[in-house]
Amino acid sequence: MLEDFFVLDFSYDVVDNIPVIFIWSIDRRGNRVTLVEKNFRPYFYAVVDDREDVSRVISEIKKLSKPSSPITNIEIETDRRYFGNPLKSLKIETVVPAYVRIYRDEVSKIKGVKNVLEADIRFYMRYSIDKGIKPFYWIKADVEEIQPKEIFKVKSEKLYLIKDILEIYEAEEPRLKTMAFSIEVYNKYGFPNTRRDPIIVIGVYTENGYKQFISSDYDDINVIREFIKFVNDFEPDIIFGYNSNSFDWRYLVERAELRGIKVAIGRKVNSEPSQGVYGHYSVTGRLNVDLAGVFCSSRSKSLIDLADNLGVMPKNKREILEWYEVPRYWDDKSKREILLKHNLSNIKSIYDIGQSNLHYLIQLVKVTGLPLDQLSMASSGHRIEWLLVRESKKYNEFIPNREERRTEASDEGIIVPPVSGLHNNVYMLDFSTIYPSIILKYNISPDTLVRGDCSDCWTSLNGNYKFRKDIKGLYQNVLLNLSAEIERREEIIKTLDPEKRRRLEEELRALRSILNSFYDYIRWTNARWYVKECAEGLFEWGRELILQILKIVKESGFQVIYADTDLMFFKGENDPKKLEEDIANRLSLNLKFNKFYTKLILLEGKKQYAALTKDNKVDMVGIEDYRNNWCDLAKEVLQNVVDQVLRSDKINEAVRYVKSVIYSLRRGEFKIEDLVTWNIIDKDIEEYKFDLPHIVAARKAMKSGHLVTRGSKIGYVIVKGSGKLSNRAEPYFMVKEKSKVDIEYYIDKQIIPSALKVLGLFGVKENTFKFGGTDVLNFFKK
DNA sequence: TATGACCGGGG
DNA sequence: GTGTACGGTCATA
Repeated sequence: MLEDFFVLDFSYDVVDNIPVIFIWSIDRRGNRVTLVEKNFRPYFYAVVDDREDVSRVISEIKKLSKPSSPITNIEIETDRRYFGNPLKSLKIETVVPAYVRIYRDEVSKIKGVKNVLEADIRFYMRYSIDKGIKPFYWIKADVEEIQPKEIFKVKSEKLYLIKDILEIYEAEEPRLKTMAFSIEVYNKYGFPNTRRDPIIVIGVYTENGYKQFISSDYDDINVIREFIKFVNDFEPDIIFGYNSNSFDWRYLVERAELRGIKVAIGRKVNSEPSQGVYGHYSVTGRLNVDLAGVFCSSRSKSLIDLADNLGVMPKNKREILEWYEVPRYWDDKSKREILLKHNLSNIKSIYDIGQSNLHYLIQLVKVTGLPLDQLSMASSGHRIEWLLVRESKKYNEFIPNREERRTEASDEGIIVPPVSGLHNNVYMLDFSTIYPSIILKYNISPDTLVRGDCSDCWTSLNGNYKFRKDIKGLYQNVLLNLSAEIERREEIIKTLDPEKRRRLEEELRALRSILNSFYDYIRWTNARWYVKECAEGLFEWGRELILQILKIVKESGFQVIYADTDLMFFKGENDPKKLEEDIANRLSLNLKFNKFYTKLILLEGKKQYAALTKDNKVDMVGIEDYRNNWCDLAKEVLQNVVDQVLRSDKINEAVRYVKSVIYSLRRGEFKIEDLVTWNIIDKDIEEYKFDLPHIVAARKAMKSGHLVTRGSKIGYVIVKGSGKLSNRAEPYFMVKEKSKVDIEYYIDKQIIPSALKVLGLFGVKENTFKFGGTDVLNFFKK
């Protein structure tokens, strides 16, 4: 019978030595159903040297065949290309996906085999690519209902065997059931350890509001059971979390295991969340989305900051508990209400962030073809790579292997070095939008690159880089498709009332983010399609264009205070609209000044700045990275110094603030928890050869009978005394008197350096804080 | 100067 | 699961 299905996700199992692909779907009536494909087989390619006797290579490959997964077919292929060049290859098919790796290694050792390709594409992705099925698309298929066998047992009502796929099309998606969750853990001895610390609350948030499962004091077995039951009853398609891939799921599964229960929440009977690619957890048949991966892929952000930035939940409207207050608010039953409010703030903001970005995520999935759970953890480079994988299929291009390439140190980038210091009324120009047009104009692509002579090529100024004119490159095709999708939506959006625009705006945001991060892919050295000349050519042309823009900006009376390959800052009193027009007229470039900052602190390094937006929000870039191994107080000092300089403009006030922090420390007015440094014990403790501070602290904790295991995260403070610093590290919870803490260490090594990161730009010196010097005042007299 | 170990955010 | 992120900084040789 013919039916339509909306595709959510794929997975596979090996049943009776045969691979079976599951397509987790929703039918036209909104039922969750599962499609089963039994006729697809794994394969890979061996590239054969032209001078070799192919039949000999084939017979040698045949000899490798093993009964547990025989080599079922070998075909000679001559029309497939590798970086644009035709290659002779053998397509080698087997039965069990895991044997692809085994055969790949053996085949690559055969004489005459130059290379082995496409052996590292996950089986169900291979299926989805070959059949052209993308998640969040609809398929029309000829299917036959089958009864669930033991191994096929799924919780959905119906199971269909695929006989034929007739059509794959885009249409309105069914209503997706979404849910957010977050767990709270009793963390009396620092970062929670699954062997010791119970889960005390699990909060879930859905369209029906919230529910909290609360432990009976210190036993979490029923909390976990109630959560499992809730998920199975609610049957979410999407589960949102925040850092759930690195914390919540692992903690839940491990706690459950300790108590002998399974977190069986997948759509397949008895399936637990399990770790998959890109460090994500997969829940069979459901899309597990870690929003931290979506919004903070390179720079980490707290949920509080993210929700505030996205306008989902302002900081002052939420309940905030510091991590060390959690056990106190649990032990004291009269305070538990506040702990629950804290959890509610978390799950509500996770849910709202997810909901308000659902179409953004759906669009990213539709473009890249990555299932949502994987997409949420994949970097922008990986997203583009999967788009290319699908696109290359259309052109008979091989998917290149992943290769480890060392990033070469380069002086690439800086065009105008940063004029460090404080600036007023600054425009920012994001150059990421100029690169797609350069790639298109010069047809830059791995398959159009010409290394020798070329009579009909786009050639860079210095003649180093040449790209063919006669064919359309892979990249050009991809970018043209993306641009067309963008333009189509831009046309429609004009005709809609504001409230109906939201969905299209989200889709546009997704499409533009892919388009504008394409240049980042080209220079990503570990990319499958990385070609040095493409990266260098692009940035040579880019640099040329940026220099032209720079010239116009300067001629228009603006001062450029920083420019590199990604962005430019400039300031001045003249009319920016006029400048936009000038650039448009003279360079045929439609550039928008993305941001206007009323205040900008520019540091000396590459892409390091803090700025105040028109609506009085602080943007910090490249500065927070400094927080590795810094205590909370040092981070807070940096944040406050930036805030004061930006908002009040008065360096002296920021200096006074830092001094007040130092005085408070010396007077003993501080919390030990604010001075804690955190480190993970990644090895068995005996394996450490050196006395690193966190290892010494861990040994002390163990000696006092505290649980420390591989993977534990140790929080320590430095106490007074003599000798090596590491020997003065103590687990923070073992330091009972504040007077024991070596305050001068924190002042010298954490607070002052943190403050000087920014204040140093204004002539403030270490001595200013140490001896109350007057060099700041002198600086301003100049 | 190169190499390897470690970090984030979650509590 | 045809697997094990990323991009950066710091310590040590």
